[in-house]
Amino acid sequence: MGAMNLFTEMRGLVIDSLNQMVAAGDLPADLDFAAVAVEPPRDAAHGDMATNAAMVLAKPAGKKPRDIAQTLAAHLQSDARIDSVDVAGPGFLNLRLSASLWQGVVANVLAQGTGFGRSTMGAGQRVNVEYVSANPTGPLHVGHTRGAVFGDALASLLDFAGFEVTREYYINDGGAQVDVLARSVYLRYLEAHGRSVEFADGTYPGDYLVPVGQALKEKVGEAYLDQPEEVWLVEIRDFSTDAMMALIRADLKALGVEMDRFFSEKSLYGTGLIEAAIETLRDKGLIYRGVLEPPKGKTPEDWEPREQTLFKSTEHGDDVDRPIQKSDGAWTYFAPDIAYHYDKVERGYDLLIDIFGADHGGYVKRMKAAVSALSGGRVPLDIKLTQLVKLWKNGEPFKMSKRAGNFVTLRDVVDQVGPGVTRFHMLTRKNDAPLDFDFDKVLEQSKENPVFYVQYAHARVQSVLRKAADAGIATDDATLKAADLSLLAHEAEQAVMRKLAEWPRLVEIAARGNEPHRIAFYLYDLASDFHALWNRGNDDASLRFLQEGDVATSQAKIALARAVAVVISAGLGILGVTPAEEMR
RNA sequence: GCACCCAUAGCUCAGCUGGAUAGAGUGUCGCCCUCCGAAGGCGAAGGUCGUAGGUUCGAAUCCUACUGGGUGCGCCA
Repeated sequence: MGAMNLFTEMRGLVIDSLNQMVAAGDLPADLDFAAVAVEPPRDAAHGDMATNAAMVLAKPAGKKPRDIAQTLAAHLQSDARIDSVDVAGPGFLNLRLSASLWQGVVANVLAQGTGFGRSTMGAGQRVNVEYVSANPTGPLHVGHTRGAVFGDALASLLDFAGFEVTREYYINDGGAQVDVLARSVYLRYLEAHGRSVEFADGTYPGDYLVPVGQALKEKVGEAYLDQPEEVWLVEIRDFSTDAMMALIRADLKALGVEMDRFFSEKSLYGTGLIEAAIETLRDKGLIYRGVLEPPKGKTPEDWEPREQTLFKSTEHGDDVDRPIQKSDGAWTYFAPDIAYHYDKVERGYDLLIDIFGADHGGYVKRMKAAVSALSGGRVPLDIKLTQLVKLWKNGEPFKMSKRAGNFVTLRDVVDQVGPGVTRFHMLTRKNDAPLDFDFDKVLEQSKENPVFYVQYAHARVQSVLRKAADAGIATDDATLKAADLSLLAHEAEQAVMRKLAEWPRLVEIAARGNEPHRIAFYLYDLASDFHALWNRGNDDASLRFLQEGDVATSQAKIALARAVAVVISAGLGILGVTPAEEMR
């Protein structure tokens, strides 16, 4: 069957040839071939694949690039998989592969199904992806939605690339904001008892707390009426955060996100875990008492120098040391975060990934410093920031929400356009680029809408399969795989096969950079090539997938279409989007 | 003041951890189709990749300095 990834297979051939050249004395021994790459050429006219081997080896080998290229070309030429080799430009080798190799890709896809393209690059490595981690004080809004989609797709991508992935949500239920939540719910509780209340600044006025107040009334009756805060705060806080987490879990479920683990900040308190994490840092000489300088150019009005317990994060790349205890001795928010990440390190992950909103960018260096210090540099932490989402509707900015008051919720979005459209569109930009989300455009049925265009390609394949079944043609994968794929000789068909062959390579590139948006762009390109082939069928009937009276040719062409659908399904699966059977 | 992110076609954006003549959609212009193989097709024009240096055989990509935009900057999370 051969390697799944044609590019790595061809790179292997190039390396073998280079080794033969070493053995023959054409190249010096002990050359490092790491920089040798086999890639798709920018221009298809150059061939199927190109290698830079001659250029990167010229200097270390002390030879001219074109001389190396000529000898290497002769070696490659003798391999049956290579149709032709030519030397171009400063020393590129352009390879043209035999048609059977591309046709084999189709058979490969059909044999492996949506497992085609799975990589082993992450084999044996455990990665923890932490995302969303919204405060448990209300429903998720659009910003959270982007983080949720990005984190979830990234987790799936890493899984596809062979990593063992944990999806995790850190619940900030230990800070002052959950006290505010409790007081807000208390007001709704009073309201449920017919009292008239006012929502002062520093409370959460959103309607979503009305049912929580009602539920609290049903649970405790009149017990908290006219009682001081000391009586009810702790209990209402627990009750309310539980209610909010139930709400958030339901929001995530509506989007199709399912976490492996929810980690409570509160669970760190009173257990010695924070103290243990800080002690670990203290043992490394990274904890001290000191006074921070005020930030230059932006001195707070009420600045007073105060002695605090500080983490020497500057020793691990941060700009200033960071306080872990307030002047009254209580932990800052950073301390439990350190403990939480310490816990992740102790759980033995090989790689940690955090997804933050862009407004938390200032937090990146200190978090990386903490993980670097806690793990002794063993565990890398990659932090991805998701930029703002700007909503549009009817051609103008949209920011109203029925339930939450001043922000648009995840539910507002998912209820209107569906989880699939939401997820795909959220990945049509790099994570660190701002994103426009237009409620009208994401539902538009045209080429300029990537969601539609990709789904349409999949639906067209399904349509072909249905029609083939009507015509009595067998289209199960086992039959298609055995079809005579040498009948797929047309350039437009070859183009689709070449694109399919890029899938395993693209998965690794996307996984290496933690960049799931590349999947979305690839799917658009693949769909585009498929649509182009389909359109050719309008003018040239011999390019249609169903050839009346010619079962063998039909099955070969259907095999290609089916392979496209399989790869689209695999890609959409990573993005968390269900492929469409038809476009109605 | 400092740190981080960003700057690519008129517009919205890709650009595969340094490769060849920098791509797509949209818009503009020209031709074709009005067919359920349907929600258009083909082609053209359009770029000093923010500016100026540097590293390299080779830079949109890496380094430095600027310009312009966003985010953040002790006892909020």
